[in-house]
Amino acid sequence: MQRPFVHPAVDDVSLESVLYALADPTRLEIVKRLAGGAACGMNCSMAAPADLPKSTQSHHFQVLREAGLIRSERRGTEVVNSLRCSELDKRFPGVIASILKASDKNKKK
Amino acid sequence: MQRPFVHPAVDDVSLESVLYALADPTRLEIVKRLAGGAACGMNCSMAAPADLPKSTQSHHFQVLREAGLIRSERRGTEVVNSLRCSELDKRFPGVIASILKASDKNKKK
DNA sequence: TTCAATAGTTCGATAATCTTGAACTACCGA
DNA sequence: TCGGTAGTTCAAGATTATCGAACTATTGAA
Repeated sequence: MQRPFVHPAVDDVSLESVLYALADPTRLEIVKRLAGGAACGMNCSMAAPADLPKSTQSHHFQVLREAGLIRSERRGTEVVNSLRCSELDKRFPGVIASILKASDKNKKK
Repeated sequence: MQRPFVHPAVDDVSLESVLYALADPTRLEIVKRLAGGAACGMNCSMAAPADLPKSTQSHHFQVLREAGLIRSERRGTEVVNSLRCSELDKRFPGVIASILKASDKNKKK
């Protein structure tokens, strides 16, 4: 048996850690994909930019998990990740939603 | 004459850079204070945590400026900083407002 | 005009953090 | 039990942050 994932309680999630997690282009992209579709594993074509090394992906998912943004569950050999949308929206109303909406028009720079 | 400040056009501001700038506790605090009161200089008691070294403060204001969050203007010997609220809200509707609101209930960690 | 004080910037070195290849663990199916 | 797949951990090199010290600009007074 593998070590289980640790998820912070929603009340222990800090705004800074959420913003920090979302400030990285790769992690923002992951969150956008998770928000669009259903939960999916790390290697799922929808989850993360494909050309990124596994260890880097693993690290980014860990940051997202520890920031309280995603929930990870083992399903056999893979890990299924899902966005903790509704919990987060209760704690920080509108924050995730407005960021996700804004991330669409974020073409320049 | 001192080198003038460079501010990005609002359309060149990226969501990542905004989130990155706000992910730091010191910078979030600065933005909160600027949002609360009027524009003020770096050494203004309202602007930044007082115990922080000048060079570090200067760095944080630079990050905020380059991220497009604040506008800085020289007034004689001091620099007056102000939040680019309305511009940013046009580009990323609700993002700054919801973050500022959320930052109040952000007690735990 | 000269001088001291104030406000902030720049530089450089140390400290902390991120990225990634390599090795490893866990689980599934044949 | 063996091979393949999915993901984690470790360690080292590359980035980035922090902060003291030296510097620049501006103001106000003598």
